[in-house]
Amino acid sequence: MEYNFRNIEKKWQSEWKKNLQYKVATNFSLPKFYVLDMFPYPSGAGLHVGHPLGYISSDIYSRYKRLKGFNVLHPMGYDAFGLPAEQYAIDHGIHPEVSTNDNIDNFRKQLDNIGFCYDWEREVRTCDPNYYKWTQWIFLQLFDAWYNRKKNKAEPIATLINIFETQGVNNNEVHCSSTVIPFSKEEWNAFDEKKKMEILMQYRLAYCGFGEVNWCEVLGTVLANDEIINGVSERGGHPVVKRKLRQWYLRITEFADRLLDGLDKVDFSESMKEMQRNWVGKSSGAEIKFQLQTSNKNFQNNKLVVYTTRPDTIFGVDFMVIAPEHELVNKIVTEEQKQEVEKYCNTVKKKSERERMAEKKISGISSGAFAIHPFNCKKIPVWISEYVLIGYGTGAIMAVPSGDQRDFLFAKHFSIPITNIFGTHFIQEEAIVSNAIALENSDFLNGMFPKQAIQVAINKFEEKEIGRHKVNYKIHDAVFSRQRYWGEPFPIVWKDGTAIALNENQLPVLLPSLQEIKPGEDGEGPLSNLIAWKNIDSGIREVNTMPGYAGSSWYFLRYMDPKNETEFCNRKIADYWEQVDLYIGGTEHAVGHLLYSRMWTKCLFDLGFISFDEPFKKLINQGKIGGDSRIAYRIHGTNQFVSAGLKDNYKTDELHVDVSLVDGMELNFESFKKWKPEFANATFILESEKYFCGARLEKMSKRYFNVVNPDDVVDKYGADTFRMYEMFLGPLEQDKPWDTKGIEGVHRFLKKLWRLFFDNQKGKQWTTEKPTDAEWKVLHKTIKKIEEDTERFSFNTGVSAFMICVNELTDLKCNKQEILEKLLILLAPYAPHISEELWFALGNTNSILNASFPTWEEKYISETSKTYPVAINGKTRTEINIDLNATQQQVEEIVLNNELVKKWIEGKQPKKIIYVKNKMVNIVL
RNA sequence: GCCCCGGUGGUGGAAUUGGUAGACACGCAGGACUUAAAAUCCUGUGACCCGCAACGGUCGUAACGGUUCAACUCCGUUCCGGGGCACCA
Repeated sequence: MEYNFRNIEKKWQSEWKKNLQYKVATNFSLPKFYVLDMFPYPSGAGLHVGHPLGYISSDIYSRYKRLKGFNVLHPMGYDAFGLPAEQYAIDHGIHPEVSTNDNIDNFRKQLDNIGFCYDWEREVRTCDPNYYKWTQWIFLQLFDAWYNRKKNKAEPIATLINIFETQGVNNNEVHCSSTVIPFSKEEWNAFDEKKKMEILMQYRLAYCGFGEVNWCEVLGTVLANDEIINGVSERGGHPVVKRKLRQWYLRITEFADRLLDGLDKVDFSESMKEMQRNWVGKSSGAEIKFQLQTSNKNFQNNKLVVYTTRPDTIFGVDFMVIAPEHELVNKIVTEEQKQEVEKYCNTVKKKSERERMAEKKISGISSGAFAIHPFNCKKIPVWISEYVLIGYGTGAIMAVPSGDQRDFLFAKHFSIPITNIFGTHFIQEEAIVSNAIALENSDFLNGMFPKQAIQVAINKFEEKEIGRHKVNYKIHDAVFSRQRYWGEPFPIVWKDGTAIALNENQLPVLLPSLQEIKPGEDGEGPLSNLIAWKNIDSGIREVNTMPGYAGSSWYFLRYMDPKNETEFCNRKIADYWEQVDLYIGGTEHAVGHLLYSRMWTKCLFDLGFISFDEPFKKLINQGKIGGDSRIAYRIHGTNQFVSAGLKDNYKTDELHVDVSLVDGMELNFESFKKWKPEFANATFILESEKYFCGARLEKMSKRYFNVVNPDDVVDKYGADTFRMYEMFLGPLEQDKPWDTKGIEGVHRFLKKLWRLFFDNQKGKQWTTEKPTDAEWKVLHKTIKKIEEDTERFSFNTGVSAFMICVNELTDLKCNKQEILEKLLILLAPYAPHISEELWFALGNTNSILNASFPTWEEKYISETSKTYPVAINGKTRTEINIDLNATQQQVEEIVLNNELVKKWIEGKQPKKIIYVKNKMVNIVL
């Protein structure tokens, strides 16, 4: 009987499906474990071998936890709204819903092929009205909430209204929103409804406002900061410009500190935490007000407010720099400088985001105005330069050339005299950024180190009322609307310019079907073309849709209770499944998805809907699998190809060859000729009658013809081999190339395992004989190793432990049922199909999925003696078997009497003999 | 520029707490079985040196230096690769 993986895998996949083996019940009496994969965006390209890496590891872990007695939630779904489907619709005239569903079907087939244990009854699709009804519902909760800084939590807006009605607003610091002008309770009560709503809008966690947004003309929509890479759109690489537009926002800035603090409670990789910390970008310093002096007629005695993290360097200020977009530019620029300043500001504004970021040349222009130093009354020139960004801090800085490298270079470039506040440490060659150098030439700060001086300086500012301590963040409120069709509609209707939230019973607001998807007028989305849908009795519907991250910010909650029609998720059920214990996915979601879902979780927690405020307890980022491309060399200007070894003799062009046409490095040139018409008449210069390709590791991508489809691998070797091979490739979190060569080894291993049970000629091999000590030892050693490796996600060493086990059992000619049966349970998470087949062959009648993971016992593993490496002066010279209970003295005796040792110590007296039990012996001469 | 991760045979990688570097697998070489092939099995395989042989020696984990009886592992400096952040004041 041979190992016929095709039949076996098909058979068990349908059996498991038929018997609902993967159905998960919310069983409160069992300990729970929640394993989650980042759900995929169902792209038209389908899965390549890189995608399942994370899914396989989470699948193994889920199955392992189940064998360990946990009730394991391991669901899958689709992040199905998004730009590519809409773009595809525009290009090909196929409705996003149609292409999305096709793509999902295709994904599902590919996933099923690999034998995952997902409970598909819990599948969610973000584009399903039964799902996005609750996305809209959560949006309403955010709309109907504000951030209470005093209590440091989100609260229903009713509590804010209550504050307004009873106290009014006198201190914006406590109750958020810097733009609201203080009012008394009497004033509030006298405001009309529209005015009240306007004020409340400035507090809502989901709010509508005007602001500079990242507008992408080609995509016809705004983008969040995390959707822009190097100044162009993440999807498509299109240019992005700043534009002032009405948009919805999420007030994520209020959560900045909690998003930072929460990182200490979760188990994410250091680099992942670092990325999030960078994104939040918290810094501490001071805001300082400077008196201005200018001949400009528009000047209204405005003050210049700067933000600095080094207020201690106040006596080193030699000039000020404000951003070209700064509102003071026009008010302070002098007549003499006006023309030049305008010219400069215009050139800067014309540049795209990308060009400005790439700009490394120092540029700037003097405004002609001066600021007055608050302590020594020195006149400080005010400059305008693009190196100061309008979006950060106050858009203005105090420049300290002796203490900041950029300021230093700027001063040098424009020959601005530099004040030295670091004495002999500063030698006019570079700025002093160290915080271990005491200040000089700094009045009341002289002799102090920065840490102390910062505090003293801030106190002085506060005393003189010219500045204060200030914490700054890079993070901005997240744009939450898109001028697009394929997304969740907002449950908002506009009436007389006021946004009115729909009632819960009006949800879901269905996405209307649309014949042709095209942008509306004035940068509005396609929905604005649907006049009948837009205009309703109560007003005008919001025509924007929600961004891609809306649905993915809370999907992990919906899996817990996916069919609930009255709640987004039942509280009791959410209390049972709680946080995701293990989340596996790619690094590309480090700042976007993870920050948003962390924020949503905190909101839902604050508002009392769930009992935890961090969604993911542990996060693992699987590495990327790179493509191993094959290159052919065409002699320049001809249709003749030269084998890799000879290419240096010619002038050649490199062409990517489809990896399926190449065996190892050897090109099948007959198939190659048929591949594309232009190669039909190609000729070849061969080496030893073969054509060898070159190789290159790069991203797995269609355009390099290096994409390997898991379906093909599964077809050739089976899902079990595929699963184990992906794991065997290397550590989960590491990037690695896909190389099909090694897969044979894993496949051989499964065949070898099979032969422990069945002989090709003789058939059934196993016996019910009692195992020997040696056989028990092999088994228990393996149980221990597999348990340890699986627990620490070291699946590659786990696979090799199985190989060692099967090799040893083969050497021992062990076919004992007692041993083999236990081994199958260990293997079941890694290779479920073959394990189930052999499990039933042994006579079991209940699925191996419901077995219990065996426990290893010390007595089978423990040794009475060990073969110690014996080193002389640290170099291992021999091995001696010594009883484990031997004392230091006994060991010394044994070792010193050994012939080889005697030879090496040449009669010298050892200084010291180091003996570490169970490790080694070292003789120091 | 700053931060994080990494660098081990021809290849993927192992070494979990400082204790026999190179597990396991691929590849390669030789052999067995076979008329032959496939499949399977066995042996060898870091480099170098000595040798009839060895269960002989030297070197060896990017480079250099340090700590230690002992370093892939800890510390310092440098180089290289990958990722993130970035005129962020």
